[in-house]
Amino acid sequence: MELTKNFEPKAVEDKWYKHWLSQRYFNSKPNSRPAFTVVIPPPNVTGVLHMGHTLNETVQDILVRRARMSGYNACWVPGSDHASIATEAKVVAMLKEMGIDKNSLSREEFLKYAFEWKEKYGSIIYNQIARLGCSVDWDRTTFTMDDHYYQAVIKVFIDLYNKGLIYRGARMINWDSSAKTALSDEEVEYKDITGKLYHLRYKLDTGNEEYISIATQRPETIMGDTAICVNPNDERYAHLKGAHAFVPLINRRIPIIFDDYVDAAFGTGALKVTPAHDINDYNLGLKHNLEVVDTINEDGTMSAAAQIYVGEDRFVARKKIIKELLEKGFLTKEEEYTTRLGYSQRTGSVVEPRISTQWFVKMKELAEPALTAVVDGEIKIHPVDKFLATYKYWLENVKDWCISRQLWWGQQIPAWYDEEGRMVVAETEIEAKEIFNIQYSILNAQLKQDADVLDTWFSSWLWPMEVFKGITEPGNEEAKYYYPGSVLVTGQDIIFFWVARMVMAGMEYEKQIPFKDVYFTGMVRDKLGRKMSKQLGNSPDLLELIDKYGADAVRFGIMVSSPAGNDLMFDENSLEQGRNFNNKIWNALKLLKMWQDRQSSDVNRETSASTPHDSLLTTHDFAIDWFENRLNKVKAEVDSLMKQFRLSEALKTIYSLIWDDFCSWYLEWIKPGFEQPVDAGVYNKTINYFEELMQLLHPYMPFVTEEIYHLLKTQNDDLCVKQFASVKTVDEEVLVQGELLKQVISAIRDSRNKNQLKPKETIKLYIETASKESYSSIESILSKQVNADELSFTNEAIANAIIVAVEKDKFYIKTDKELDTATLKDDLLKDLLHQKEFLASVKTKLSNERFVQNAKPEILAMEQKKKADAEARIRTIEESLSTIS
RNA sequence: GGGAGCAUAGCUCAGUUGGUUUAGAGCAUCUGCCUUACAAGCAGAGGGUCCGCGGUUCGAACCCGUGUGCUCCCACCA
Repeated sequence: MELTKNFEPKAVEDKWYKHWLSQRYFNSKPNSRPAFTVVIPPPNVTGVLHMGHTLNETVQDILVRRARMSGYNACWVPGSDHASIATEAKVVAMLKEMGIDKNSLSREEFLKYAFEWKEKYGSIIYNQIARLGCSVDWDRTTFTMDDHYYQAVIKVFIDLYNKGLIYRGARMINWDSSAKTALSDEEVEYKDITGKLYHLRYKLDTGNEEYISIATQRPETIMGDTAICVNPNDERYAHLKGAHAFVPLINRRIPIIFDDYVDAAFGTGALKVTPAHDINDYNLGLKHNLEVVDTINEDGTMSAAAQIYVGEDRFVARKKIIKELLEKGFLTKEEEYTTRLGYSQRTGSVVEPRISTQWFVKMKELAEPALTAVVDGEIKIHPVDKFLATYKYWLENVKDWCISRQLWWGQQIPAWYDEEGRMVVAETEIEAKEIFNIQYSILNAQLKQDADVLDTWFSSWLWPMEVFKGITEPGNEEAKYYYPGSVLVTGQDIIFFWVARMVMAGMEYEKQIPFKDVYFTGMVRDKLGRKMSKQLGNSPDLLELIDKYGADAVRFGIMVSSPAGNDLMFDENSLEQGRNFNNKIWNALKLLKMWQDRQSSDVNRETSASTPHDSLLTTHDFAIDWFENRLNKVKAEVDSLMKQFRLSEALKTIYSLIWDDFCSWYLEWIKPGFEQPVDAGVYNKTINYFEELMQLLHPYMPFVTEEIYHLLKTQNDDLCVKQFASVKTVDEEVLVQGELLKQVISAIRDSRNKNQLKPKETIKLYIETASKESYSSIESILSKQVNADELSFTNEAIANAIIVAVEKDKFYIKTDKELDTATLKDDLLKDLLHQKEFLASVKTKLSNERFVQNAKPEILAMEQKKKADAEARIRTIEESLSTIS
């Protein structure tokens, strides 16, 4: 069989993904095996997957595949999120480009466009998930606006309303004037900006030319001023009790009020109070019973109530007002000022505090069980130290959740109003009428449904339940079997939006936690540490990366440098490393195939009898024994790392096992001479090891491993579902001997290098050791690996040889080449100095009485051994030095 | 303003209850190799005041205090 020079991922990926799907390996149905349930954090249908998703999906696939190979009935549910505001904003923008104004469309017409959008981007996302190799159960694909899901959301709304946990009220909310909707507190992102603080003087109503100065960042809101507030203890203003002032430009007469809230030291010590446009002012207004004048429309333009600049955008109006205030002598001072401004997470526009009637969820009651579940450790957070405090703090200080959005894309609020504004909550219009009849004795009332939809997160919080129809068909078989989920993998940025709320919903509706473990991945940044963003153009395209490096390499690259919860500096370099790893494995396969071919041709020629079978096996006994133990040791290590969710470390461990232990050491140790056949027993063992290595790596790199598994020999199963064998016990002594062997080989090779011996030049090796027998099983490997054509033991120093000391043994290298004795001597002297310093430090420790008294016995014994070893080593070096002239 | 996390080789990070640590890995660097699986490779090597200071301890990268520098979260100071 002819194998390509390098591993070629493309065809392989396609072939195996199709095969896995056709075998329905990823499909799950409840059965007698334990369930391993993972629900994907549904990506928004606003666009394509970015590197953050890639990391997330990869982590989930690793966990799910490993569970599937470890006796679990693994079920990974894929899906997507309708992402109300973000998607609606994109659809509106798309329509605008097509020359269509959203307002010219009916709700139904608009939703048709939105669903088209969802189909398009949803399928792009699903395709990306598939290309990455994710083993999701496609039959279970769920969208947060699917019919049953829609029903679930409505059902929960009505239920919480009936329980008194949802209410409607006029509050100061965060207003996104570009999307024209309310936002929850969590959807507001604050950024530091440098703005200006304007000092304005308001004329006092005293009949004289007296003024009071205030400081503001928002001069365009003065038309909404309904008071000026000063601190009651501020002597500067004490005389103004009961006084009034006039708002500049519009001359509204407003009172001077007194409240502790005002900081006398800030600005001028006087605050203009604009209850309609500032949350603090709003609270002051409530307290002092002030009028509320709303001067800004829902689209961010000045309203009729502003009297001037009506219809102009608030930021345009600001500039004009400043100019006018200056011209008319009201603006007395401008200063630079840094402040924090809120921006809409979804549209990026400046958030406007605004009073409006919205729907809210009371959070205190729901938060309590969610807090307990995590604090008591029923749900385990990884890494715990980093996020437990954050989670706790938020839940302990949780505020009511504004859930209504003035949009069309989402679940429409099931509240119905009659012409007089009377309201009932019901699933359908018919039910609403019935309730109206009961409550108000009105038959067949004319009802209108609330125009608003619900916050996206009000649907996502039901995700772990409703993907199994746990809300719409409570207690169904699947929900009982798959809920609670095993592990949730998500970004730390949505701990409040999503994670905490899923726990709340789970505790409320299933009386059970939604998942046992939460694994937080860090944020993916570029290699300069910047966030990935469209503006910077530093976010690579996933499919391009897969085309360039292969899906396995992408998965490797993103996992290899990705510790849990820490940000990951994404660098294509590591994908290259992944691609190289693919090749390394591929080439090991080629080597084995070569051996196989040679073997079969030998068998054909019936010359295998001439192979000194027994002696070969003895020669390779040690290599086989060693690798078998090494393999089992690493399998146990990987097990333990996976249990602790240390996925990156587990990958590195497997990588090193394959590259270093298997390829660099083991394969070289058993490699037959030039054009020699390999022993059949050794060959078969090696194939088995290779298989096990592929199995171990499979969750991380599914395609290359499945391909190689099938190329190694004819298989009647697939690696994808091959169950892990239990880990065998490890003979540590063999491993120790293996380490010694490696150490000796490296030391001699180093010495060869330093003495500029060419790889092809052979040496004669003499070993001076107290335990010859420990070399009997490894001497043939040793001589081959250091290219010695002769190996023998000696009891005395060999003259004119290079001397290498490892532990207590000495190795003499004889060569025809002229030796650079000066360098040899130098190296030995350096080593001697080092050993002496070390010995001194150990001696100091051992002569410390308190150390000897307090240290644990095994520590003490170790120090004694260190001392003995160092002393022996020093003797060896000194003897060696004496042989060099 | 409040809170959390981080600081270890040029870079990205490991380092598990303080003692097999004379602090490891990968990448990068340097040296030598076109050795017939692999130059996307092989064989080696160099590289660190474990952020500064103080303390606890027989013993500190690890525990405590403090300073500095980053990062993130929360919060209504015009």
